Amino acid sequence: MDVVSPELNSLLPDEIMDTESIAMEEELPAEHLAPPPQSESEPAQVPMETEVPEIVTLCTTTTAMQMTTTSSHAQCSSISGAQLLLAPSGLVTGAASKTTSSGVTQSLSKISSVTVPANHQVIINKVATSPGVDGKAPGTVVLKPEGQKLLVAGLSKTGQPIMLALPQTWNKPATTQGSGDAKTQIKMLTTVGKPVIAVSSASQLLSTSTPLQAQQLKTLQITKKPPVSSAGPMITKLIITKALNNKGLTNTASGAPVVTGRVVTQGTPLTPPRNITIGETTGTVQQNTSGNSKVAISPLKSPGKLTVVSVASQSPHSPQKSVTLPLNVALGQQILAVQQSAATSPAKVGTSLSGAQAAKPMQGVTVTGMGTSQYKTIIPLTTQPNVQQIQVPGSRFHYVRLVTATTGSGTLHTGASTNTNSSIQPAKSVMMNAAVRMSVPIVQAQTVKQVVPKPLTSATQVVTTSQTPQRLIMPATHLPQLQPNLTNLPPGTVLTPAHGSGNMGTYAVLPAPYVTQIPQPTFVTITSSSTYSTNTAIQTQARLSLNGYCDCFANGEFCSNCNCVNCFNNLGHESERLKAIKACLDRNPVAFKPKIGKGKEGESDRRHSKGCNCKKSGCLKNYCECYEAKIMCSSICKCMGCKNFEESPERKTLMHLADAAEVRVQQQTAAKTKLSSQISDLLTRTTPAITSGGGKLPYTFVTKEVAEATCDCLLEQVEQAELNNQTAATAERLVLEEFGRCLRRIISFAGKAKTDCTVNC
DNA sequence: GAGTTTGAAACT
DNA sequence: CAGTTTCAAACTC
Repeated sequence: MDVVSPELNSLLPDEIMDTESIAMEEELPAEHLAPPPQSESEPAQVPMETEVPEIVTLCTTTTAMQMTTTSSHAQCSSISGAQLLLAPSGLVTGAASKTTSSGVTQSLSKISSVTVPANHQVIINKVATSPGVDGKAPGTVVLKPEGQKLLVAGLSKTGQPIMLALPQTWNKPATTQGSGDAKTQIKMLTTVGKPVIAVSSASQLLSTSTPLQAQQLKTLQITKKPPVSSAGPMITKLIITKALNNKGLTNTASGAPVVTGRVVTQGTPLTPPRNITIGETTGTVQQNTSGNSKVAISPLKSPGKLTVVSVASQSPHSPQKSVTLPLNVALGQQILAVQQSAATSPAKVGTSLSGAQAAKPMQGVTVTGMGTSQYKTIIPLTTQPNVQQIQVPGSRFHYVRLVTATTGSGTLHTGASTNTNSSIQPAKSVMMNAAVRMSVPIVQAQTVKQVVPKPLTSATQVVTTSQTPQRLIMPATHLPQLQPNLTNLPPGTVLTPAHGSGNMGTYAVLPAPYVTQIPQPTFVTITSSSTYSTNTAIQTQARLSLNGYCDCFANGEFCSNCNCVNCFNNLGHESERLKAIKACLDRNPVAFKPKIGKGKEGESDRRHSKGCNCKKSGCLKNYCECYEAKIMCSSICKCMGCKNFEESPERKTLMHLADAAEVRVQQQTAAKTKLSSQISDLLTRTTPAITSGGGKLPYTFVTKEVAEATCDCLLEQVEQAELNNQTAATAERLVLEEFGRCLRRIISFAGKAKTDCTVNC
């Protein structure tokens, strides 16, 4: 089953890595709020990390500032609960001092000049070296964050400066919840008539709005849009899964993690998406020490392929990100962000929100990335717990995972069902609600893969098979380093808490057709990755197909119908596969990037990223990757005796020959098409109109055999014309002449037959 | 289709 | 980083 309609797959870029996503440039409704971005510096631009749209809502208030605790998030590091503070410049000092962050005041005071953002858009550039107006975005202000303090300044239409600060210490435990607060809403109030700023890291709009807030609500969208990105439709792909153990869906009263987010409806009239922030707390674990999984998902050039890879990696010292990403509103996607806690720490989540929304069983985890904007957010829908959304920044693809519960213990989340057959129904409903475009029906997942990150003695990974023809593809992008906890959790993995009690939710990725590689009905028990590390035999086997020689692996795909022997590039060996991916990336960080990319200025548009190294082929055979890609060798090529350059006579000769061959093929095709049409036209004449001597012929003479013989004669003329290097017009004339001769012979034989028939009959 | 050639990637 | 090995695709017959 293809999970993506052909028209969507047609949108897949040829360049594997050149993914695009949509920046939320239009003003969003005031009620849509998103967590603020982090201010840590980003690594080098990775195509998959193209965009992280971030939305901040500004509104006009009076002079008061309020802080409202929306959820508890004790596990978060200093940034998981990072909040964005917006304040008019005139109130910066006083307002910031009212917050709990002294850094805000200090940071804000360092902004000396502010350019008026006429469109009220402020771009937070994490790597900007100097404040200034972005030439490509007039009216925007790019300010350099200091450390993790994110400062954005701008002027409102009324001339009132707007200051944004992202202090590092905003995630102080909330006083309203016992477990601490990582999502504190701060409402900045200004004087009447001045811009009102309301910022919430929890993507929530304060319900305690003052009357003045309602008067002048303005939305400020902070968008980080890389120059390479271009707008494009967000594509939603489906991941259908079935979770064996749905402890993550169990009730929250027993200590299971709960979803603490709430739905914030966006104001898009047609397909209003929801933005749900879900948090799970652990209370004590710092994320930057436990290793957050990062999932790189990238669409590949192959249509119909789904890329879902969970990998983890961050540098230990990298600041954590926790951002709820707005997706394309046009598709009505539901947006959720789940903040991941330490895998081993069950926790409860406290919230000040309404209980119906606050205490939701958690089904997914957020695998947030540190040190890079590349991460995946697996989103459990609060209304449909068996639907998860995976957000991939920088990707136009929006993954929706359908998880069916099979053996859920305890009380399932509302809408979920222990019945396997029925559990998928809510997912369908949600998909319809989410306006996910699909061209294929959703079938129930038959595969469940569960990975329990427990000690080896007690934990197993159970893999069953599925015939759902989804195709899982590994990342074609830079993958971060694997982390110890979630590193070895492959796509299609159902995560459960380390100790089985408070689980962090489960998520699963339904295998692609590759699961057919796993014998059915087979339950493959896989121990944790550490087991593989000691199993040299398996490792040796894994090398056979994960050594990078396999094109499937090199292209970031699972092996399918290739000739791999002892293939480990499948869902049955995801641990090894992920290790191999990591190894490849360690050797070559751009191993999964397309080799053909854009060249420098002044060079051709396309060039080989590394350059070829040909020695004998002269770069004029398909051995040469440049020639194979139909591009000329560039200055970075290290080839010897290269003839693949612009003025090369050999290359020109080859090009001419290739063109001639192509023309010849086209002519042959056209001739065959024309003949087929003519013959078909003749054959459709049921009654022979051919006459001999004025009388009707006794029966049809243009039989199938006659037609085939005629075609052979005509094709012979075409071949002769080609051999004689005659022009197409000449060939056509010869064909027509031959056709005339054939017709005369047919008529002649028909007349004879009539005469014979008259005599004999 | 078998054997050879070739160059990329892995390996040392 | 350079030389060698391994591998699979391209190519030839």
